[in-house]
Amino acid sequence: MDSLPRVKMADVARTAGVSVATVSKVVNGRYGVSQRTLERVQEVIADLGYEASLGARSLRSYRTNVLGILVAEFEPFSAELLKGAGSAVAATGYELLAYSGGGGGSAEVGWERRYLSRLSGTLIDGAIIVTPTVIEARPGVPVVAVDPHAGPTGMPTVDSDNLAGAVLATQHLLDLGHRRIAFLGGRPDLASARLREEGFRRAMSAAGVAVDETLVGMGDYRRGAAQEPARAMLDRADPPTAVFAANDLSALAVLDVARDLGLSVPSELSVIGFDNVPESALSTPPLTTVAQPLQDMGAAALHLLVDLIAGTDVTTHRRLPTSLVPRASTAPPRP
Amino acid sequence: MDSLPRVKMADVARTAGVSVATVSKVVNGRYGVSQRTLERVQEVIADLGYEASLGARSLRSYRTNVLGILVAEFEPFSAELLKGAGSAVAATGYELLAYSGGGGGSAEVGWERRYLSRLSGTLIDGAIIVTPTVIEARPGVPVVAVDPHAGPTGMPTVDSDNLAGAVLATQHLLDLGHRRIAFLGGRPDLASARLREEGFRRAMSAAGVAVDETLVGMGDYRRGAAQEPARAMLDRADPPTAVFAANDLSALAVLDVARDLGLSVPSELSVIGFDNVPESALSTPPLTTVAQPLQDMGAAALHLLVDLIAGTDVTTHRRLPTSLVPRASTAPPRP
DNA sequence: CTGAAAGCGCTAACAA
DNA sequence: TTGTTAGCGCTTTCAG
Repeated sequence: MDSLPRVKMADVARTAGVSVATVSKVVNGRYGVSQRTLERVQEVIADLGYEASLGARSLRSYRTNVLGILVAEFEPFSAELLKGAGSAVAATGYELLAYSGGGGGSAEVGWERRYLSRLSGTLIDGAIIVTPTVIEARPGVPVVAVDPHAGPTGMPTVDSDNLAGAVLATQHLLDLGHRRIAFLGGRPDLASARLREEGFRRAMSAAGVAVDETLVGMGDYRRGAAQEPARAMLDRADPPTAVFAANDLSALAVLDVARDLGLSVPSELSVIGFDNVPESALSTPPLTTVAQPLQDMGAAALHLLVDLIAGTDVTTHRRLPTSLVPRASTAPPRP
Repeated sequence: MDSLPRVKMADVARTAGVSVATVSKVVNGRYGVSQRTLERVQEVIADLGYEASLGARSLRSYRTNVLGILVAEFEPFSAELLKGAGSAVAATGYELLAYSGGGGGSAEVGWERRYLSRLSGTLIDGAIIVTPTVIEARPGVPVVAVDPHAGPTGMPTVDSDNLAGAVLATQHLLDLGHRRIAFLGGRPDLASARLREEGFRRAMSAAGVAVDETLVGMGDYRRGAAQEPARAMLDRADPPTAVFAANDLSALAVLDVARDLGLSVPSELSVIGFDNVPESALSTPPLTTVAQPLQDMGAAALHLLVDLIAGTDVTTHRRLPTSLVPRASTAPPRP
């Protein structure tokens, strides 16, 4: 594992018997190099396996051909977006750089601003920021936000129809015959969480079913944190017959708690989630959920960003549809 | 979307009335700054929202506290590894940068070397390379390979027990009563593909069942490319009763072809895959497969890399166990 | 057509 | 304790 020093442009220049300036021209396809020199230099580059350093290059040129996708953490949700962005980037000629801090417990507020300053101005020509909570007024580069927690602001945004999706989920439970339905929400400061709760209330009200406020809990979209409110709503004398959790991770937490309490899903309790991350299909029983087209959203964000950089698009907001994915965690309530 | 120029160290210095050197010292926590100056500068940094540019910093300092994970493409397999590496990085104090070119159709050979030279020497302190085909003799930074196609070389490596896994898969089919079993392999130049084929042959031979060589096909691990060989083995007078595909994507291709041919899975044809990517659980029917602990592998690679950089570990190879995941695509053959 | 020279934003000696 | 001064590897005028 001797880490030999990298081949740098000066090495190529010396070997080829030219100046670094000439090598740079060859590398960047600039005019003003004779055919002979061109070939000679290209040969040396191939021989030595030279590749320009992204860091050094970007310091000077302000155009790197690399797009960034900034996430707080590589979890199922952002991984799906990444797959979508990754397949979309192929045709564009850009390369993709995904960046994340440790995340985990220490996901400090403001990570998006920090990462952006770290990378923008150098390194990347534009960025996709996933679920930012703090929206930067004027970033250094073109930026597209995916599912921003503060809701659409001035910044170009891609999200899905949270409201309609929540109605879909609630309607599904109502259609099955449930009336005593709990809602396990996310943090009220997040736009998507608010919209999902609103969808729940609208659908209930449209069906003429009153919402029992003691059955409305609050998680924070994380599996661990959702356990406690889930337990509070299930471990009581008059438990609900169904729970609509505001995202899949919370729904999985409900499944955990139900198992713990000896409640059988779906015969004694129906559970529905939101997101349709792959993990939702792997639970026991597989989770009924509302799909956000995560990969499409990633691809849409990437295309929007590319257009933004090229200046060919002024679209400021793309909203993709949500849809019901019935699986095995919901059923009619016991008679 | 006015992209205001980034705040740079010089701006901070000017505003605070000190030199850039002093700001640098504050940012990097060096000694030799008075309490007063320290506080003043930190205040300005907070006010202006300054964050050092990764590119510029790494150009000088050769220590960035960023680890790279290089993939040809963000697909299900690498996405799982990324999740694992992402959760493992939290405790280490490093940040994670995942890099991929367009990938897609134009996944040229040698991408790993190109990406590595692009990022190493600057930007990253070490790298995890996912399924590299060409192993670099002496990279510029510490490197760990995950599931290298050439098999363990001198480079520290993380992989799973492909041989045992393939035996498991084949045994599963044999146990169900299958005797006419096809094998849809990967490219023979890839170590994992070779090992999976060998496991298949060993299990068959141990059971005293002869391998019909006309039922051994060759894909390349991609869904599209596996369709043709799959069709060739199924669309004939004496088709197999079961297929062992060397990875999940190929197995999904077999499912595609079977549906196309009107073959019902698993009643008329059993199919088993390898990898246990999330997508394998989402197919119809859900795919029986052999699990590689993908997230654990990502985490193991990350820890190995951190130890390598710290010089506290000389482990050169971590092999994780594989296990059978029975789902609905396999069943006893029709009598 | 080619090369010398001046930076890009930052860190690290070294002086003051 | 502070500032001055060289660069890191590369791109880009601008002379030759």
